Amino acid sequence: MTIHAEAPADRVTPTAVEDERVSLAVSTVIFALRPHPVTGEPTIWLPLVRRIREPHLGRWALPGGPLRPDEDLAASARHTLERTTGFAPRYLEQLYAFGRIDRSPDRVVSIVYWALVRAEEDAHGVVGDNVEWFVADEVPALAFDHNEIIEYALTRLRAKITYSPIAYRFLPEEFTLAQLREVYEAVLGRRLDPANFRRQALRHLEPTGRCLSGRNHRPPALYRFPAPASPSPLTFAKEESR
Amino acid sequence: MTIHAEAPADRVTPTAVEDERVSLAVSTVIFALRPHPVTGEPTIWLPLVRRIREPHLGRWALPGGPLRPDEDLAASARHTLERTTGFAPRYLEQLYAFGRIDRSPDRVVSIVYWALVRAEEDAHGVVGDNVEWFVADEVPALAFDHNEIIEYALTRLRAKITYSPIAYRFLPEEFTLAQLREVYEAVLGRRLDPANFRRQALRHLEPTGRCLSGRNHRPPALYRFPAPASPSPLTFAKEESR
DNA sequence: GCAAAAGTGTTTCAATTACACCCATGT
DNA sequence: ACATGGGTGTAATTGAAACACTTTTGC
Repeated sequence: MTIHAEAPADRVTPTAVEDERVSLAVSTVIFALRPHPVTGEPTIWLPLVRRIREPHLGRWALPGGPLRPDEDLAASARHTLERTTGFAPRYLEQLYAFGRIDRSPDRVVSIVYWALVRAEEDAHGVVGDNVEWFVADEVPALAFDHNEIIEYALTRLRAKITYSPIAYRFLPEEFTLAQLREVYEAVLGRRLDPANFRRQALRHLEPTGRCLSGRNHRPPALYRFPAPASPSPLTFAKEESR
Repeated sequence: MTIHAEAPADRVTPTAVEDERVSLAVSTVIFALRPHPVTGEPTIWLPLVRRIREPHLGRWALPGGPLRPDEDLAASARHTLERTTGFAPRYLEQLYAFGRIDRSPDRVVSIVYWALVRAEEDAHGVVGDNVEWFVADEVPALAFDHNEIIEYALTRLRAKITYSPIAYRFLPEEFTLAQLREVYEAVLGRRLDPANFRRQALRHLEPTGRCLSGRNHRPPALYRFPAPASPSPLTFAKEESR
């Protein structure tokens, strides 16, 4: 109990569930970009795990688990990420704490993080029997309120990408402007003007000097996102750094 | 335990603090606008409560308390708000879940809300021996990480007011444009051009027809913020409605 | 040469900013 | 009358959007 200064008698002794404590879990919505199975266009994917116990046994759910007493919140999210994708997050931020009383038979508050990872091929290797990747807006009916949570995470991703340079975290170290634009188009769900996009994007990128040849058109230049000079120029949204 | 699908043996049995559970508290940063004690200009204030037990006995802290198993997160925040200011919140939103391992001697995760209330005179009445209002950027050294939390809440308030119409929640039902502008000036900490502010603000306001006389200049018109037609046009940030 | 995408230039439009100016009221 | 803020008008600036056009590669 942290900050309880006043405790009127009528609030100390609740109805019935007296000795029952509230338990705390940490889950993570992990986003990656991969080609859509039918259209082939870059699409948002996420990994889900199959529940191996009640409640909701057998249904798909967000990866996560109970918070260990010796573990920070973000560290917990990082671990589920490692378990599920085998990668360290390229971006990790707290999403929201979900605590509705009726979201689970027992009383569980879930602190949910969202993460961006690269869609390397290796990621496939980690997928076991109980982990499977889904296209983000084609997920089945999930356990608990996890559909809601994913909806909200997508909202946040789409909002954040418009004002914060996180798109490059889906991509390899060096990338073309077309690749970066495809990330934006996949997330926002609409086409962007290549000319205008280029001008805006270049304000935040630095050229590597190299370029990508081999396709049947003019070879595009490769860029990288410069590491920020100060530890965090504007810690606006409490991003968890590595 | 909600969504634990995989539990490798090395993670089930932690180091030492095995049976120790993590406990959960809900705290609220409550903002109101009042004249600054020396300059008299509108300023952000917030109420703090004095701790009546260890740890940090005697220090000021955010109002809050342990989460009851039969209570939703926002409901818990609403109660501390009622206890502390005697008012229902005019605005309530989840801020962040703070869970650093070292933030308290025992392991506590605090889910923090932030709220806006009107600075009615009545609010003074509720202030007991253990509750006191402080100017937001003149708070003393607080218990736990509560100084940090308040800093972050202020950041969020200042950011949010620039893109979301929450300023009017500091004000009575009907208000003048000058009052509304003073809210923005107090929160943002800089003067705004009255002419330009008016044009922008009018896009979201509706006139009441009445105006405010009695001052030694042209009487300003009174406006109100129209109730949104749909339940929530853009539930962008999971605002908790009443 | 042709297709396809990279990359440049230009025009239009909307929103913000700065600031000059008039209006209505109490003293 | 005049001080004080309420309220209107307007020109300058900025950035986003639309789109025509040139460049460079593979075939």
